[in-house]
Amino acid sequence: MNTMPQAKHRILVVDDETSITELIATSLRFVGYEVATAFDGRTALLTAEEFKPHALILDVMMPDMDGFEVCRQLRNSGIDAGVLFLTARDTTEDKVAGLTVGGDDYVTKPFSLEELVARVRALLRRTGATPSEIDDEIISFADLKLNEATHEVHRAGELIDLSPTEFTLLRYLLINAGRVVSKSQILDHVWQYDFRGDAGIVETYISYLRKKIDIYEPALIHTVRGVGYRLKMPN
Amino acid sequence: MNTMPQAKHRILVVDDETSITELIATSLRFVGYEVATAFDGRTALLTAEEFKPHALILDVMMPDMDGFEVCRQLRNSGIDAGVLFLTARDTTEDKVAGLTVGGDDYVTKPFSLEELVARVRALLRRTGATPSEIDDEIISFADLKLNEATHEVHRAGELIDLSPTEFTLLRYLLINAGRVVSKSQILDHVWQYDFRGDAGIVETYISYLRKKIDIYEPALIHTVRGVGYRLKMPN
DNA sequence: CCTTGTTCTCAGGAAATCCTCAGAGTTCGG
DNA sequence: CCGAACTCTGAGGATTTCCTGAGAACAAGG
Repeated sequence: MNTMPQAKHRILVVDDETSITELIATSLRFVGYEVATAFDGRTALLTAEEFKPHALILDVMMPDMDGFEVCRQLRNSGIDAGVLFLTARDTTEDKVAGLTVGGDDYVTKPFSLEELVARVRALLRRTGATPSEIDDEIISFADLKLNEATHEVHRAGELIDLSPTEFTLLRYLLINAGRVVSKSQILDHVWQYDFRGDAGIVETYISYLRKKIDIYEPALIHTVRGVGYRLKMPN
Repeated sequence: MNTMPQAKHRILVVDDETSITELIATSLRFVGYEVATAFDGRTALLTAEEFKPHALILDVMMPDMDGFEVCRQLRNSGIDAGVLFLTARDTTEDKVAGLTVGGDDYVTKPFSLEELVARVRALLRRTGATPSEIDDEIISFADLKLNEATHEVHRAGELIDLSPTEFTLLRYLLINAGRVVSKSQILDHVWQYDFRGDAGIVETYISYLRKKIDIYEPALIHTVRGVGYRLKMPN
């Protein structure tokens, strides 16, 4: 992985479904964070006490205490880490409204890992917990620029309009620029974790992307037959 | 073998077909790993307890407990080794979903030993269990370079386009650079273990390779009549 | 409710790859 | 110098993989 030497931020993941905490935890560890997990509000508070996380990922729907309540108690204890809430798709708007005021954010389940990781990075950036300011919000490769903050993509100076999935896919390719990524890797990172289709859809989206960003010369998206895809400059 | 002094990593291989575990185990031992085997989930967990493997190879289809369950229980026991899953070609997509997120990976049966070993190496690299960081993802010999991450091959600075089989064959020759490898060895390592053709195909692929990499001077692929092939520099 | 954009499935066709086969070339022992 | 065994390589058909367009399903916003 080329995920640049990331500052060792500590993140506490709280959800009552262990399959979710596991998924998130391994994914975050993989990109270089230090992770602890908890499965309910009470243990979350206890763990936070000594783990001293820089950010939390909190499910809002938990048996003993909802995520907001956990958050409130945390803040009372003087812990002011940024929080990323996990909400069900049908959570009423007014519940999440007002969340983003303090730099906090929320992601609806089911989510894609790329999306989640990107949000965590953004959160750490906003809450000022990021020491190395080198990693800013623009990822670029050749004459291709992707801005995470504005969600804009430029190629050769031209603004390019991408759908959400196209954007996430491109970001994943950019993060792994040069390296070959397989279709299942792409599926696992870019698509929502509950997606139950075959990897053929990746081909379709690669095709969409090419029609938007590789109409310019030179083509940057290359297929490696039998293996996957990769971003690369011609020689 | 010249396979550079490989760190003595421990690998646990789990499959209910002993012919498979045997095949994999001998192959891994040959390249320098320490291997233990188990034929079902329960014994796998027990063995892992004291063998403390750096990586596991787990069949997903086993009588008592599927590979995912074994993996889950392992993680619960605090053992966080990387896992390489073995799946049948027709394993439903949703079963394999999510495997590649945590650095874990999977290969479909039937596989070629070269492919499997390459994946194990990559897995150990990713999960950070590799002490000597010197071994990166490039294997080279003379002016020939093969990059596993980008799947690129260069000779004399020129990029060379290889098909998957050609790539795997060249990698096998490179790993055994200097030493003679027989056609049946090549067949056993590079082709899928269920391949039922004769060794003549190796000649065909050697021919393909020569036309791509030995159009440069000096020729590196040498035939050792009656024995096999060997990569070598002229004297 | 309608429009628009997005997501996803599917299937035909194109292209790369795989493998077999056979004839030509090469080496070696006698 | 001959024949047998071994090797090389080209041709071509079978198979696999990939690309892309068309359209159904779905969601969001007016």
